Amino acid sequence: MAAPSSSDGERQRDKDRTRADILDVATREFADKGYTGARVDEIAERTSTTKRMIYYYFGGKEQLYIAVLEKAYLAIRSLEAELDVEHLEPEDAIRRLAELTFDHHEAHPDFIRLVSIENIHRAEHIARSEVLAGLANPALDGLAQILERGRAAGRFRDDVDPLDVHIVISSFCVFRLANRHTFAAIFGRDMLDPDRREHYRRMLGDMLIDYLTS
Amino acid sequence: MAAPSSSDGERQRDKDRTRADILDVATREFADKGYTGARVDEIAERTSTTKRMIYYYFGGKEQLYIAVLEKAYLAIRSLEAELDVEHLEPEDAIRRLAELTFDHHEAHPDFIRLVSIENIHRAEHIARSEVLAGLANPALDGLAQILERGRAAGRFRDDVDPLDVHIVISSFCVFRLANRHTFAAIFGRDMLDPDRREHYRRMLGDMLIDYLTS
DNA sequence: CCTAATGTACGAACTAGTGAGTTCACGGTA
DNA sequence: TACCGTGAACTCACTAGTTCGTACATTAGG
Repeated sequence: MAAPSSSDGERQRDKDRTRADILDVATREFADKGYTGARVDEIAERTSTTKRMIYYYFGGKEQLYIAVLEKAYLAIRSLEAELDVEHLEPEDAIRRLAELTFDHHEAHPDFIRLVSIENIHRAEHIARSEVLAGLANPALDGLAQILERGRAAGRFRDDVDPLDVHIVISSFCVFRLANRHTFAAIFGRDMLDPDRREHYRRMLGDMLIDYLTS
Repeated sequence: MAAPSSSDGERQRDKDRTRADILDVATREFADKGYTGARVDEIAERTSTTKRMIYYYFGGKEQLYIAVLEKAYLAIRSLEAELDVEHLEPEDAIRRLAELTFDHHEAHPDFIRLVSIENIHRAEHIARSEVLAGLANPALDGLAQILERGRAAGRFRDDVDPLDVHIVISSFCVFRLANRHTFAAIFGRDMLDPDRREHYRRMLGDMLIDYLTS
């Protein structure tokens, strides 16, 4: 069903498999070394195929990088889309949303690195991608509803919009990963230390609730 | 007093001036393109001297980059050292500290970019720098005192340490600059829009106080 | 005139990208 | 069923252009 030409899963010539293989290796290489630091030859070598195939399927280094970005962003978006907090009290819903971001970022350091790298390049590649340029965030609608319910119940302040809350959540969760190394080098504390994980996870939720209900 | 060999300011051969010139140009180039993306020839060209001098004074690309990092970090540290909040109420002192960081980061986007870049490289260059490896943060001591005063007065919660507060402040202020481009590309909002600046500045202070006094 | 400082030209290694040819699966056809 | 044409998938070797770093010559200043 899935495979185009029946048989088993070890075909020698398999368009989808080759593309996916390249994309996987490229994701790691770009996240590891940055766009400029990544080497096409290096990607090719770690692939089960050759450099020529990268150009055959993706066109070039930049298009490959954009494909990597697209896959990474679409993955997190589909995960957010599964968020279901309508049955929760506004406070709990906010906490759940924050924890989802907290957990996801911690589980996907490569995504965070790609975002950092893309910001160094002033998001020029995202702008060049048709699929990413205007990609809406499904979690944002859910967040808007939560805030609305909280406000309606007279429990949440009314001068905060969904994007502001998103900034607070993201900034905390992203910083913990993105700036982990300089922070550890300067302050000697590993923000990803498992012993402090719960502290930070609860701290973010507390902070949001304290602010929203003040 | 300042100039080592009296005379006027336009000597042909001036060790300090040449070094400072190179360092300035290099800071912009590295912050702009990243370590791997930066080009030694490009730096040399924008300097009033030649590439040979870069190698003569700094030794190589990496050492030049480390020198850039050292200068950038020392600059912010000396600024933090000027912070004087002992005469303020704990709440106001926290706000003042947060606003200092908020303002400084906004005024020094190159520093934020260098930090992002250095994190992509897992802080390996900071680790290699003797001056940066164990650089203490003077603002942290001040922050510890503020928290202590707040706790003593029974107004601040007691399960937060100075570094935690620093993380909250930094994450918000850094995110606003570091992730400005992908955020704008995806959500269509410029976090540096002057019209929203005061909102965010106050929001950070409110958030900290609400959390600390909850 | 001696040394620190500076300019010029060059080279070895690397790097993205390509030209040209090969293999394989498959459907039509004699 | 044996053969063949076809195009997609793939391999290999190569090139044009960079990029860091340096050997060597030169100049300014004390």
